[in-house]
Amino acid sequence: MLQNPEFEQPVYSISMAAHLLSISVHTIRMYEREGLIIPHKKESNQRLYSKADLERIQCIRRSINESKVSINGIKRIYSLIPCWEIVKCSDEDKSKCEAYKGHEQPCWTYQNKSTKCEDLKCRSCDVYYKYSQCSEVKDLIKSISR
Amino acid sequence: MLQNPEFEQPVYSISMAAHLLSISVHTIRMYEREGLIIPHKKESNQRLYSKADLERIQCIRRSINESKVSINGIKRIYSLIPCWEIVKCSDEDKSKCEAYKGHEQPCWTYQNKSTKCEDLKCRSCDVYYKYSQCSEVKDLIKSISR
DNA sequence: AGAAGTTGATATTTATAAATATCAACAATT
DNA sequence: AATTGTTGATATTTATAAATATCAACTTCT
Repeated sequence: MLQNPEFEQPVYSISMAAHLLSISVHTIRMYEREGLIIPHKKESNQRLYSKADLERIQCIRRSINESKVSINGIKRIYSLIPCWEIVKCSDEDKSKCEAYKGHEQPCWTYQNKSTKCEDLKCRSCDVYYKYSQCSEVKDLIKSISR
Repeated sequence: MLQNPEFEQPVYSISMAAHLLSISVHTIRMYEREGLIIPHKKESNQRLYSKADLERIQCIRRSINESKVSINGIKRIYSLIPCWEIVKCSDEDKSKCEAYKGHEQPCWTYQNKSTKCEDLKCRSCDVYYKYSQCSEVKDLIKSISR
């Protein structure tokens, strides 16, 4: 699934990421707690961020600070990504999937037990990785229509 | 397009609507200014609201006050409604349509010049009327996939 | 082994979105 | 003709989301 090894490489500590983005460590962790981002973690449980992660965080930041979309609004927009088309869910998968039924949380914030997602790591799933910006969500909806 | 004549009949003045909803007149007009609702207007330019309008406003109110989605977030969610499928736009319509290209405003807030929407009144269009709640937007995206 | 950085959890601050208020001009109702 | 309600535009208030700060326990690095 990964596109560009260097871009995707988790290399920055949380403090370095915060420094590069000119925000506080706490803010980054808040976005994670809210389910907007999924950081890579070392065996010791410490977070690591890639350049792609930094871009995603900046996009979230612009949505909040410039476009005035609240965090809960961003969550709802992410929840509209047609993940079932991207991962090719069967009708049975759909019927068991809380993410498919809901419209408040991004699919990657659910446990996804007993669906085909249960063994996938969301961080490298196209649903999370490729369609993270608001404009891209609409492009995706366009592409699946008909 | 109208479903239930009584439900759709614009009968309440803005002050009556505000009273029935336990909110201020100003709040209703703010939602209109933001492009979330389209009231019926008398020849004298005064607004009139139907029961359907009241339900729509209550839904917006729940999104803001309970779900903590900001007004700009609601606008972006509305902008994701696949209107081009509902009104059956041609490729040419799409290429001329600002609403199709954008992702920040509901389609009914655009002028829609020189598209097939230009002569439609958005207030009675299915895009505006039927898919006004957040959960319904996701249902609609589901229905157009494949 | 000690310094610097990280973790999660909770509390506090601040920036601002949402709601309300005010106004003079105009419309509707009795 | 007078009262009540509406309009649009602007200003003010208030409720709270987003960001920051604090803490003690735990990692990492030299």
